[in-house]
Amino acid sequence: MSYKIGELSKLTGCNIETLRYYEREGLLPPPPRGNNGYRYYPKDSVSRVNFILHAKGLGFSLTDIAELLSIQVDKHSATCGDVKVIAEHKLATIARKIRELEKMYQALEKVAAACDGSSASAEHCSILQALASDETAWGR
Amino acid sequence: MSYKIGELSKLTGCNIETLRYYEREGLLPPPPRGNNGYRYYPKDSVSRVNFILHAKGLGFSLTDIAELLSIQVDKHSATCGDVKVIAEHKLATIARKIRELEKMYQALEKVAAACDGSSASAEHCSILQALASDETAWGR
DNA sequence: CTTGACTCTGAAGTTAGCTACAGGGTTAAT
DNA sequence: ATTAACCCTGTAGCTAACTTCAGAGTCAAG
Repeated sequence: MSYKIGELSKLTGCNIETLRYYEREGLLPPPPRGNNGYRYYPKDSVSRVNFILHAKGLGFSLTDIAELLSIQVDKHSATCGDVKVIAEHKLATIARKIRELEKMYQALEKVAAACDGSSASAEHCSILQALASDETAWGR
Repeated sequence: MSYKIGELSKLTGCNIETLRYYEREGLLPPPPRGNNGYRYYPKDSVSRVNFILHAKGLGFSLTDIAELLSIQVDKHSATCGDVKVIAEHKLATIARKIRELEKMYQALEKVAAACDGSSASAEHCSILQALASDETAWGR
């Protein structure tokens, strides 16, 4: 079984034109074509497209995403060391993003808390001030 | 003390033109001007700019960021409820991003591990396959 | 007091990432 | 066998987020 482009589009929420664009950009492997010239996508294309969409929302560029998707280890790979270098670099990037989001989360939580119950609070508070009161704040 | 635009640019790594652009777009409040017309930024502009740059790297649009920065609680605010609604919505977005990054991290860790020591491993592994073996994977 | 590095505004140009045609063939249900 | 809903390619257009440029004023070291 396989999906036509419109089906893949509906399953992923990704526009048809965008799917063809991703193929041109090398993010989606060119799927097999029928005699009619139609693209027939294997089922696992759904996860691949979803991965692309999620990664985009996390601030990765299409180039980054192509690199993430290119990371593969198999028994025939002669470039195991290279793969490991790339993977570890990406791991560090992801870890940094997680830490930054956690800082943002805590700061925003603090702002929201200032809003709670005690609206009599005389505190003036913004996400930036909440971050500033943290020794791990952004910038100086 | 205050910074001229070139100093702020160097301290943050943000291009001068981009700083003026952020001002036009309402992300940076218009700083006080000297008699010469120069912008003189207060010291805390550095954290504000850094916040913008970091948030951008985490997949927030400039519009999102403006909204994040607009979230403020103070004793004179008549819109405490509104602030709370926006803040909680952003908190949910951030929490979702953290979860997605953690999934990506674990999947990529798995790929990197397949590379370790036992290069005799017959496993073929990519970040997508590592995600697929997880019940919380992206897509189906 | 000049010269090189800085700043200003306003407008035009660029890049990434889509998105929308135009013009034509295919499929499937009535 | 018609017709609405698909699919194809190629090209052009769009938005967000910068970036560059032209033309002119300002500052600071020697």
